[in-house]
Amino acid sequence: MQDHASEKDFLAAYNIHDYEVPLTSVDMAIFKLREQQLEVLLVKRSQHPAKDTWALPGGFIDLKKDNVLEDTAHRKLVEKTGVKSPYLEQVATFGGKQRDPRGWSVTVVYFALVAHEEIDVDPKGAKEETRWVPVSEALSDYKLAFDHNEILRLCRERLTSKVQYTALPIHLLPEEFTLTELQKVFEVILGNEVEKKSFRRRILDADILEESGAMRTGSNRPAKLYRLKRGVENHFFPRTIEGPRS
Amino acid sequence: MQDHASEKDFLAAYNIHDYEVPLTSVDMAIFKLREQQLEVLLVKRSQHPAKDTWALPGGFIDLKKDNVLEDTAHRKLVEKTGVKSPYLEQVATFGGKQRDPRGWSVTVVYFALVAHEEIDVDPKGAKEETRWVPVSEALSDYKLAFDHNEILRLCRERLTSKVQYTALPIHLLPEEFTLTELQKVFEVILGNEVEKKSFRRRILDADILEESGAMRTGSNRPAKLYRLKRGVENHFFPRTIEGPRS
DNA sequence: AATATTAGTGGCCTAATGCCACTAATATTA
DNA sequence: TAATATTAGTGGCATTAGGCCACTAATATT
Repeated sequence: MQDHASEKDFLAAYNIHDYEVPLTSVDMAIFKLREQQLEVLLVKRSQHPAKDTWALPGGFIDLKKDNVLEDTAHRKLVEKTGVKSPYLEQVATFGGKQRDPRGWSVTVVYFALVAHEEIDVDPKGAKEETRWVPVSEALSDYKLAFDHNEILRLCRERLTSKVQYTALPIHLLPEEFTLTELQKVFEVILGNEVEKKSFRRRILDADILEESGAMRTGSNRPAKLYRLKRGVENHFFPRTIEGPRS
Repeated sequence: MQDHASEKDFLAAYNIHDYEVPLTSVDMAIFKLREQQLEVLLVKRSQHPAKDTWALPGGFIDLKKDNVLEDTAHRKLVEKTGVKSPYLEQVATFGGKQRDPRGWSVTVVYFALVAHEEIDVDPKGAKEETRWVPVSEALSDYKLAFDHNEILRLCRERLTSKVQYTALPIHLLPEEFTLTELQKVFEVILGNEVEKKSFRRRILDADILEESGAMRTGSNRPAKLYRLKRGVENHFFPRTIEGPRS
């Protein structure tokens, strides 16, 4: 390409295919909680490369439909789960010469938290075989496509790390939940027990929940139901959860 | 493209230019400290688009030279500053239809911390006009190219946020430094004063520094010089710095 | 020798959390 | 109907990292 006098001329003559560019995609770890286990959604690849192997859901940016990167992630998420208002967070971007046999590739990684109860078991966009797998199992027993094991490991790490000082796990529960239910979620992700009183104080003092008014009943004392206060997306605590002192 | 029997066939027939892909690049905020101010490196663009306007340094991935994304960032950093062992951290990835007039574009953003003393004022790779600008000034007085104001704002935010609970600012100092010097760096980035005793306890108890043996002398009591312990890249404190209680 | 200046410490206060035993409310069971 | 089991929820003291501030220490300068 030669020099151009104005930006207008430059853009008119510009053709992206004159340059070597990497292949850029979006991948995501979609987490949910089921029976006291953290599970992640895997997809069996129906196309080459890595055909027939399990992978994290993802795909290419649709240059027409997607206005910003997050749209791509959101689109994929809805395709796979049908969840309308997920928690979505960008984790990191992986890029390199070796990670995809097609050549230099870049993938922007998101993680999503969805409530088990809000998942559409057969969403519209479902074309490939999918499967929910406990995260530890996905990491130890599955040889995922490309560098997806590494990517998943980082997503899990980011999640556990943020659980130490934020109220993220709320997004793994349906709109209304009891404090004990929330505590259980923290315990599952952290992998250790949490002291009841400390936990309740921590959450309640943060002033991010409101009572829904209803109660959860069972074969014992009923529990208050809470929901996230309007406008509270996420909360950062001044200290990390400390766990048992022993 | 049609169906292929094997991955080998698939790859042989694969051509990235059959698809519409975004333009992918790397941009970075390189921070240093000078005269009690946090400064960022800006580059005057010598090429279209946005020719002659100030921007964060960055560029395209060199599919031949760069093996992974971080290589691109590292290459750019050395080109601009000549610093050999910077602190480099991926911040986020921006992507969208509108941010670059050439079309859908993605940029992976890094921030780097370098010691003022270790900067090569005229590094080999220097081709464009560059300038160190106080960050607040860059954000308020400069209309940077593309969405670089927004990017810089996020980098600054990430930096200040991490200073609350990590020992990051160490990387803005040369190898040996006094505790008071380090405290000053924290104060500059946080924008408020830090209590001396609390600060020293926090840093020293973290067990990440070792005495170099030497002292910094001046017209008053000499101060011990410290350096980062080998193998300590970064440290996370269990609590955030609290600042004045008033 | 006195003074100014910055380095570094002792010791008490505060706040968020850990810990654990207690009370409360419900369904179930005898 | 009363006792029991079970889970919800609280009271209150201990612990720990950090805030606060006054003190001592070591040097160059006056």
